[in-house]
Amino acid sequence: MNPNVTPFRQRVFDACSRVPKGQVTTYKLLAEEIDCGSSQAIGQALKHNPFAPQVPCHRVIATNRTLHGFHGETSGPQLDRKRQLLEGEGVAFDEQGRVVRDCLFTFK
DNA sequence: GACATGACCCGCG
DNA sequence: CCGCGGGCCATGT
Repeated sequence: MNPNVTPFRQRVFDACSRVPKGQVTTYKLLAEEIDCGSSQAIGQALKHNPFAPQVPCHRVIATNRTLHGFHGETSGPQLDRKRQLLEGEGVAFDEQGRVVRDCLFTFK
């Protein structure tokens, strides 16, 4: 099977692409934008991410502003790489490893 | 069509 | 502060 892209996923990737460089959004905000009551479904789509690295899925973080996962790994070298990527785009992190609010993009 | 999984979130004790 | 349970949605087997 090869249902890499479903209408739902397409919305997710589209919204993800809207996130400007240097800013990040959360699963929940993304969910609200595409009218989805579950942020978990968002993670599913991004995890598959057939459009990577075209789609900046690394700009999507958890609601508590923590990097929850990347490339299918909830922790490990991949997750560390995600942080480096964001830093390279101008996203700042605090002592607790969370993204600063100023970098948060709320789909305005 | 039912069952199981997941890069989630929130409220409670 | 930490752990547990429930809810929610899309996907794949």
